This record gives sequence, structure tokens and C-alpha cells, in this order.
Amino acid sequence: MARRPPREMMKTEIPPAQSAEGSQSADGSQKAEGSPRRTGRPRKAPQRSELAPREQILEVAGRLFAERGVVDVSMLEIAQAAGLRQSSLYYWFRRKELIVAEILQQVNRLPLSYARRLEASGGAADVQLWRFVRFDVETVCGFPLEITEIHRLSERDPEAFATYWAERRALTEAVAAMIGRGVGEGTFREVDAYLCALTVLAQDESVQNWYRPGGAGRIHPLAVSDPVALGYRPEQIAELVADQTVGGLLARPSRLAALRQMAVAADGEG
Amino acid sequence: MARRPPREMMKTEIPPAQSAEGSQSADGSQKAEGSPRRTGRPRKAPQRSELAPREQILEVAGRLFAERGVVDVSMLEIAQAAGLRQSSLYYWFRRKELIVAEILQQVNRLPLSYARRLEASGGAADVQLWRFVRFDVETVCGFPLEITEIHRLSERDPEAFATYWAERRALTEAVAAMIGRGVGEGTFREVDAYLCALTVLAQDESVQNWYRPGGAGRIHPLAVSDPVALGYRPEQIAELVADQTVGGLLARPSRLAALRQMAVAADGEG
DNA sequence: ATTATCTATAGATCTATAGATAATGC
DNA sequence: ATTATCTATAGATCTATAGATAATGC
Repeated sequence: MARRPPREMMKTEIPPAQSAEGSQSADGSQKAEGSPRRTGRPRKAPQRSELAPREQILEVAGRLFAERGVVDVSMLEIAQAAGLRQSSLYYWFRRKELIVAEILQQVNRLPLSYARRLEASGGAADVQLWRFVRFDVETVCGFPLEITEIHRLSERDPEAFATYWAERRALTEAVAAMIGRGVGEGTFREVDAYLCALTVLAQDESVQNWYRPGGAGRIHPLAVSDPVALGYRPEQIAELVADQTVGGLLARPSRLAALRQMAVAADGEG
Repeated sequence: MARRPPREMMKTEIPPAQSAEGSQSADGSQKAEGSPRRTGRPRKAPQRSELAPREQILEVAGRLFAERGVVDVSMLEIAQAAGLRQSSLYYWFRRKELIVAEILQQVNRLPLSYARRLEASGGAADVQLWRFVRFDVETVCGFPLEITEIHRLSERDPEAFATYWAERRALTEAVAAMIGRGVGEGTFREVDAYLCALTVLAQDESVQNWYRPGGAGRIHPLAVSDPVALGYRPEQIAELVADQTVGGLLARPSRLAALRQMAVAADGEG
């Protein structure tokens, strides 16, 4: 399935804003605006959703991607699920990658802003890392896209995913800083902070390979057939991974229990 | 890209043996047999490889898959790279999944047989796990297919990958047994052995997400742009992950240094 | 006039088969 | 006769554009 260059270089028509930012209200809320007056030719299929078309497309695309993976979902299917004809979808998104890239925004931004908040709030590096890993695993578990598939996709369309990689690098550096601080404080073993940050983030994502909360959609055959994995809630998995990750870094592992308590206690405040 | 059922149910023609086992000599070597007498209509493209057609296809397919991912490589490209016309490829493999499944055999078998050898040779569970993780990471790093892509692929064609999943389950259970033993011996924390085995294997595989030895082909943008990650050799990465994994499980982390020494010493014997 | 849809369609692939053919093996 | 190729081709998609059209907004 090699890419094929577009037949014509560019449409003259002006596309709608390709970013969701513009359509969100100032407080970042999801645009409640009752029944939005709709201009334009009416759809053939009855409008079921209250969402604006753009948001609706992102929502159904996310659901389809979660169920079957990005490469397996065609623009036709997304259009149909959104109640549009195939070509109408191109009015909103010229390529599938642009849909993916937009959904993808959250997956780095949430953990990154959490990491920044942790940094600002102070406290021991090991406690911070434990909290971060737990948060990151929960975020990834609840995310509709499989991160490793994105990584593969993004190689074919670096431009569409440039923002993703920039944010991803910022996240890696934030985690590396946290680990470096722990090494400085003497709670962590002497490790290469940046390299270690790569492994930490990769491990958080790798949870997607064997655990999907809810049980709907695509599930790893091992997890499916095994009640053990399915019996856990995302929070438990997240804490397990946090224990494992931070535990592997501690200079004195006996600290794990105390550190865990401090992390849980800190939840109440921040 | 939804699957499409074959137009006709079955060809009457008898396909060649669909397993590579038969074509290997008893000692498992790669079939040296000088210049194999070839029957059949000659190829248009000159024969470059000395390998039997089947092995040649597997070899070039592996290389292409490693460079661009399985979904992005078409049967046409594999055929061309092997010096065949597209349709001739179907004489050897009726579907791409069957090529993938065959390449895939090694990835579980090597670590599984290593785990069995460790088990037979005896020794402390924590030392065994450290050696296992190192071996597994090295295997995965050198492997042409990205495991997570396989997991996604296998959901669409469970039949073709049934063997893979059976072996994968056996591997998980072997690792779980090792971890369970460590818990019993008191060297590991009280963890759920099976769940922990899932995370251990997932983490080994997740190394593929940020590290590819050799630098050729597809590389994670973070690793590419960062000399830190590229400066390491696979063995170093493997030991780093082993430290991290086993370190996270130890009841007394101070044991890590001693355990590491024992593991390295054991290499000389086994 | 603007906006958001629709219908129609040209390419571009890719898959998987049928059937012919050119070697070797016996 | 058997084997391993070849040529040719029918479907099956999927992408991305052009151009028409049916609403609202002013």
C-alpha cells in the first residue's frame, strides 16, 4: 500500500479551519451551544448527534480506530459512521492522517501538563515519578489510538505528525529531568536519565499491548482468554506499572512502600 | 481496508508444502546444497540468490517488513524483490499473512527454548529472569517484524496466527513460573506472577518502539534525532532493561549487583 | 453570498485466479 | 509428468477531485 501522490496539486477552494482550537470556547469546554444553526445543504442521513460536524467526525473516527486500528478504517467508513457521504468528509479533513493527528493531540498534552504541575508542586522526585507513571498509564489505557501504530504511521507523513513528535520530545525531556533529579537526590540508582525516560514511556505504552479496559473492541488474545488480566481495573494496572517502574530505579527498594503512601496522600492536595 | 472474501473458494491445484520445516536439513542448517537443480519454467529476472525460492521470499519479505512495516508492503513488492512476477508469489504463499506467520515462528521459539534451558540448568529465579530478559530483548531487537504490528494483524486472521499465540502463551507461562518461583524463594516482592509476566514481555517488546540496532530502515524519530539512544549497542540496552525489570521485582534491591554478577558468570557455563 | 452537503467519477492500487508455457525428471 | 514460472485479467477497494445543489445569512 505505497502512497500515491495526489493527482492534482491543490484545490482552489479554501478549506475550513483545520484545527479544533478555533471551534472551542475560551474555557476549553466542548462547545455546548444548544442546537447550532446549520447552514449548507442538509444531509441525506438524519442528524443524530448534537455535536458540530467536525467534533462528530473526530468522535466516530476515534471509536472506529479504537476498535479496528487506524490502517483498517477507510475514509468511507468514517463518513458513513458520521452520517456523511464519503466525499463530504474531505470538506473537513483532506487526509485520514489529519484526523489521526488531531485525536492524537491529547495523548502527550495530558501527561505533559501533569508533569509540569508535579514539577511546580515540588516534592521528592521518586514520589513524582510514581504519580506520573500512574497518570500516564491511565491516560494511555483510555486512549483510542494504539501508540505504536501511530509511530509507524507517522513515519509516512512526518509533516502531519510534526507537532506530535515535538510534544513527545518535550514529554521525554520532562521525564528525564524528573529521573535526573532523583539520581541527584540519591533515591535513584545511577542511570542515564534520558535513556531511562525512553524506556519508562515505552513501558507505559506497552500496557496497551496486553490490556484494554472495558473489554470491548480489540483485545490481545492473551488478555481475552485470561480472566486474570481482565479482572483488573485500569487504576490497579497503573499502580502496578508504577511500582514496577519506580521500584526498578530505587537505590534502596525498601523505600517503595513509604513512597507509595506519600504519592497516594499527595493526591488529596493536588 | 476491510478484508475481502476470495472470489473463488479454492483452487484445485495442490499447493507446495506450506511449512519451511520440510525444506531444512536435519541439523537445522540453512540448506547448503550447492546449486539446487531447478525444475519449472525459468524466471525472467536472473537468479541472483543461491537460496531456494521459498527461503528467498522469506528473506526479502523480512527485509521489506523491517524497513516499512507489514501493512505497507504489497505482494507485488515482495515478488519483485525476490525476482518473481507478482502472481508467481502465490504459488508459494497464498496470502501475505502466511509469509508473516512463518517469519514469526522464531520470535517466540528462541526465548521459549532459552527459558526451558534456564529452567533445566537450575539456579536462583532472579538470576534466571535477568538472563531471560536480556536474551529476550536481544532477540526482539534483532527481529525484523514489529511485534505490536503483528498483534494487530493477527486479530484479523486468527487462524494464520494460531500457532504464534499458542507459543506466546507458553512463553508467558514459562516466565510466570520463573517469577512465581522467585516469589516463593523470597527474592521477589509479592506480585501476581502471571500479570507480571505480561508486563515483562510487553516491556521487552516495547524496546522496539524506540530502539532499532543498525540504524537502517525505520527508526523512531526520538531515537534518530538523539545520539544517546543510538550510541548504545543491543547488548547494553538488553542489560539495562534486565536491570530495570528485575530490579523492580526484588524484595531487597541491594541484591541487584550480586545477581548481575552471577548472571554474567553463568554465561560462561551454559 | 456563503456554507456544507450531494452525485459522479477518474485514477491508482492490490488481490487472487485461470490458463499457457518452458524447463527438468523418468 | 511434474514443477515453477509466466501473461493476462476480473474484481474490489479506496482516494481525492469536479461540479451541482439546497440550505441559511444578509
